[in-house]
Amino acid sequence: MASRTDTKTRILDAAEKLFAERGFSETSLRLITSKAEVNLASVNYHFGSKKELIRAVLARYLDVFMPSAAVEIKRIHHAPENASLNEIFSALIKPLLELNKVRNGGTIIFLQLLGRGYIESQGHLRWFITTHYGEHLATFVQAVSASAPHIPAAEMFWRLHFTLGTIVFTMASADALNEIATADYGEHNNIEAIIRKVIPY
Amino acid sequence: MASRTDTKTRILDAAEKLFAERGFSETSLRLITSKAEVNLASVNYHFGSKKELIRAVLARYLDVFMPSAAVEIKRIHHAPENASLNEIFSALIKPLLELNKVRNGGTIIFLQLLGRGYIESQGHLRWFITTHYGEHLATFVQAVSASAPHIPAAEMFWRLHFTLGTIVFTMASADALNEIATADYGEHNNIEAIIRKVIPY
DNA sequence: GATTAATTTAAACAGGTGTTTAAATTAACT
DNA sequence: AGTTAATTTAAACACCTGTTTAAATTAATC
Repeated sequence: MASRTDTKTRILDAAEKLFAERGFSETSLRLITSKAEVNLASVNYHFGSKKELIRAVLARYLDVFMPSAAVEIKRIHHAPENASLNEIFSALIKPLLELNKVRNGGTIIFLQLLGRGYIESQGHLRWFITTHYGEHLATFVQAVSASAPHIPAAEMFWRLHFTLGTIVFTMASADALNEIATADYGEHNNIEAIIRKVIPY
Repeated sequence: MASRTDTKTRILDAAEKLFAERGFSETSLRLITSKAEVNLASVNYHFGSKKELIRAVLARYLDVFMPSAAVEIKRIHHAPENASLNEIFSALIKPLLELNKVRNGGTIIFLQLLGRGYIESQGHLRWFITTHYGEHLATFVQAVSASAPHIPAAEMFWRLHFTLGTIVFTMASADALNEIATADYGEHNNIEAIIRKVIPY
């Protein structure tokens, strides 16, 4: 049993790192298994297919983030009856940073993975998220629409998209960013600083 | 000679459409040539390789956009000696919209292509752009840094990245967007409205 | 019209992809 | 210890990728 979960997590650890920095379809199973030092066929043995591996990689984070985010949103939504959009998004920071306990740099990896999934619009991912975490997503959507009932749905839709897109894009392109940024100034990626820098939008 | 340029533009037209909506590496030459109704080998005959085809697709727009953008920036930069960042970005709108004359929906296609190139960080594209349009890029960078000399370079770097990232991301994911948006409200993509909506940032 | 050059075509190439198979190995259980 | 189940392994599968080749076709030139 020790070896079973061992190779399984070895695959997940190697896969999430490569998925985050190169995207899903740009990452081959052979690259994953060689980095994880496991046999190629073990991916299909433990996960069934590459798509299911992708979902398993995201599930490790979503299982932690989604319930925690829902709790935070319900909390601020109950106390001040109508929370501002800013408060809602700020409430997501804590659950996001908690992902660093799951793994070193877990927050940024999770956001990068989300960005990749957002860009490489694979239908199976959206389906997976909405069917498995739809309940928690609903509380978020509800809080947002309640926070500003005077703003037309279309306008709110675009704002949400820009906000989410900016965050997720920034994270997804973080690697290419650092490549340029290190030439400009020596500072490395201060994750929390980045997040707090984007929130004001 | 009629057939030569004909198949060449047939390939370019089919390629740019597919590249914009599925990304570069997700679009196979076989898909391009079948949509263009030309032979598979004609891509390598006319362009040499897939990478050179990608560059040729972007060059059709960059050759129009870059000089026009440089002219606009120089114009506002000369009259009011130090233009604001807002003015600089607003100056790019006209050159962007002029791309619609090149092709129907040319503006959004160009931005989508830029976004794809930004995300699929292929080194050859950055090299191609900086070596072929470095002169025009320099005037843009110069105008931006002159517009706000009090802002530290690092801060400016992040702001530029967020701005560019948001625009480019929005365009790159425009297809996935419309898929969701049409369910919410019937309106279609009003390109100029979208651009003007992002500029304020 | 004959000759040369430019283009198109079908076929094959070499390499990479996810997935499957069946045998070998390891672990678990009675 | 013996037997069954779980896992690992190497090899092959079928398919897709960009690219090349050499022959067939079309266009241009003398």
